Amino acid sequence: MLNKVMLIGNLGADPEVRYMPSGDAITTIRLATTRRWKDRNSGDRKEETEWHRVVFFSGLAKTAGEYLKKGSQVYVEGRIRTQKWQGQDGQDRYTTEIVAESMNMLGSRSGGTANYSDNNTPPPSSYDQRPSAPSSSSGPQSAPASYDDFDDDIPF
Amino acid sequence: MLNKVMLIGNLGADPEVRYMPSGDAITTIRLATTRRWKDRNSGDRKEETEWHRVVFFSGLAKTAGEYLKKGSQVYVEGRIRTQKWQGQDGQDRYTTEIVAESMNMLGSRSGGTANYSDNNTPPPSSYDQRPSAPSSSSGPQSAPASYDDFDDDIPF
Amino acid sequence: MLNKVMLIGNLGADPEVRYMPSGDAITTIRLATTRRWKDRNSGDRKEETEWHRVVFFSGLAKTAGEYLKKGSQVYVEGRIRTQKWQGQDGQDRYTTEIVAESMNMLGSRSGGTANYSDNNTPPPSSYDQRPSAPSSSSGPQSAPASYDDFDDDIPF
Amino acid sequence: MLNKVMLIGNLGADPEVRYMPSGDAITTIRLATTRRWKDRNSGDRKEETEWHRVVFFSGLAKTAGEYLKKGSQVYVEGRIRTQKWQGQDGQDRYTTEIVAESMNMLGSRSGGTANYSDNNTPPPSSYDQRPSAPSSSSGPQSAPASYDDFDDDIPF
DNA sequence: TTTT
DNA sequence: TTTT
Repeated sequence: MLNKVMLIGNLGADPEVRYMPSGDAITTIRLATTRRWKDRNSGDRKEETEWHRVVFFSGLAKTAGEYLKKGSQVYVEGRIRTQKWQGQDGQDRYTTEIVAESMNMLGSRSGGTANYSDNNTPPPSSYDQRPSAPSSSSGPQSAPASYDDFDDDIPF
Repeated sequence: MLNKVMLIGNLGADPEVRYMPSGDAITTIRLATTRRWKDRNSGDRKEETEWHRVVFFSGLAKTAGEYLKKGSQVYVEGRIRTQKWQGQDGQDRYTTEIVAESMNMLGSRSGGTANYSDNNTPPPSSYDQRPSAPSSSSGPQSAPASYDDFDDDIPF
Repeated sequence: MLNKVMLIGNLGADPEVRYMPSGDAITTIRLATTRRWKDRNSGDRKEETEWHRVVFFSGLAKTAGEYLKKGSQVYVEGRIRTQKWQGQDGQDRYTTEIVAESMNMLGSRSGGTANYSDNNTPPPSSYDQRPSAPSSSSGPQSAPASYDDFDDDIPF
Repeated sequence: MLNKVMLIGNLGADPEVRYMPSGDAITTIRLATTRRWKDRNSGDRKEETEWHRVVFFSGLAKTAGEYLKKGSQVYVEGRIRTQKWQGQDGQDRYTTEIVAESMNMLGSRSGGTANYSDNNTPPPSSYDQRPSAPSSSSGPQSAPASYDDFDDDIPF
C-alpha cells in the first residue's frame, strides 16, 4: 500500500513542459542520482549513476518548469508508476517513471534570485501538490507561480 | 526543509481520543518500534524498543480512533514536532511527538472485519490527510468512517 | 544522491530464487501496491495497483526466499535500478526494478509460525542487508535463517 | 519495526564534537527544518521552524565534524531515540534526538572547496555509516577523511 | 540558532 | 545528460 520514492539529484537537462488540452502543464525531468562505494575486494572506488524520469502534474508542473533547470539539485518525493505501451512492432513495452508528489529545490543558498529567472519572484523552496484543491491560480498570467497555493493548516 | 518520519510499529494501548471545542477529534497513540541487532563483540542478540507518541488530527484522528487498538500494527508517516511547556516548578520542559500525516493499517489480511469494531465496515487500509479540504463527513453519525474523504485525482 | 524506495505491499506469487555460481542466492518477487482515491468530479472510488519487481541479494535473498510467500505483506526499502538489455530484434529495452536493501515482514503477529515453514523458527521481523560483512551463516543446514547476521552496535 | 527519520535542513551552529575514552568521536548538530503553509482562513503565509538535535557516531561523527558548519544544508537519515535522565530535582526528564545513520551534504555545487576547511580534500557528498565494519581509517592524520570507508559491493 |  |  505504500509506494514511496525519495530522490535527491541533479537535472541532466532543462525540464520539458507540455500542455494538456485543459491547459494544465505536465513537466518532465531527467534526474541523476549517483551511488558511490568501494569494491569489496579491490578496494577501488566505484560509482554508478542512475537516471530517473520524473513527471510533475498541475501546480507542481508549473513550478518545476519555471524554477528547475539543467544542473539544479532537487529533492523529489513521489511514487513509482510503470506504463505499458506498444512498440511499432506491436510488442508490449514498459516505461517506469516517478510521479512527483512534492519537491524542494536544494542548495539555493548561494545565489538567491540569480538561480532563477529574470523577475524577482521569490524562489520556491518547498511545494506540496494538493491535487484535490481547486486550481486557484486562475486565469492566464496570474501572479508569478505562487508555489504554495494550498492551505495546510492543522488545528492546534 | 524536509522533516519526515516513517514508523511501523504496534500500539501499546488503545488510542486516546479527545475533542476540540470545534468538535474535531485529536487522537494520540503510543507506538513501539523495536530494533534488533547483534552485539559486535559478544555476538549476543540485543533489542531495544522505542516508544513514540503519535498525534492525529481531523479526519485522520477519527479514523485512528475508530480502527486502531492496542496491539494493532500500523504504518505512520508524519513529521517531528517538539513542544515547549512549563513544569510546575516553572522550568521549561520539552515534549517531542510525531504529527501524523498519513497512516496505513497493516497485517489486516488475516481477519478482515474481525480486527475492527462490531459493524461490517471495510477496514481502512490507507488514509491520507488533506487538512485543507472541507471536512466532508458531514453531520453526526454519518456513514461509518469514510477513510478517504478527499480527492486525489491526478490528470493523465 | 539519494535514491530511496519504500514499499509496503503483498506478493503476487511465491518468490523466485536463483543461485549464482558463487552459491549466493538472488531472490525476486512481484510486489503489489494499491493506491485508492476518489475521483474529483464523479466522486467515485477508484483504485490502481502497481506491480514492482523487487530483487534481493546475499543474505537478504536467503531470508526472502525462505520466509516470503504468495500473499505475504512486506515492507521493502531499497533503490531504483534500471537495466538496459537487447531485445531479439536488436533494439534496446529497459527494465526497472527495486534493489532491496532491507525488508520487514508485516502482520505476522496473528499467525505466528503458521505463516512460515514447518519448523518452529521465529519469523524474521526485521532484516538489514550488510553486503560488506562476511556471510557468517556458513555451511549448509546451519541454524534456520538467522535473519540478523550482522552487528549493528553503536557506541554509547 | 521501522523507525526512520529523514531531514533536510540547515545547521544553526557549528557541530560540537566530543570524544569517547575509546577515541571515537561523537558529533552533535542542531538542524532547522522549516515548514511553510498558508492559513486556511486568513490566507496568510505562515512558517514554523523545528529544531532537531542530531547525533553522529563513529566515522560519520568524524565526517560531520569536519565538513559541516553553521549554515550548511544537509540531508540526514536516521532514527528517533528518546533518552531518559534525571533532573537535579530528581524528576524524570526525556530528551529526543535523531541518531544519524547516513548523511549527504547538499548544495555544494556553488562553493566547491570554499565550503570546507583549508586543505583541498574533496568534500564528502555521501556517507553511509556501517557501524560493524572496522574503523579502517586508523591513526592520527591518516588520509583526509575518507568518507566511504566501507564496501558496499553487491553481487550483480 | 539556520535557511529562504 | 547532471553533479562531486
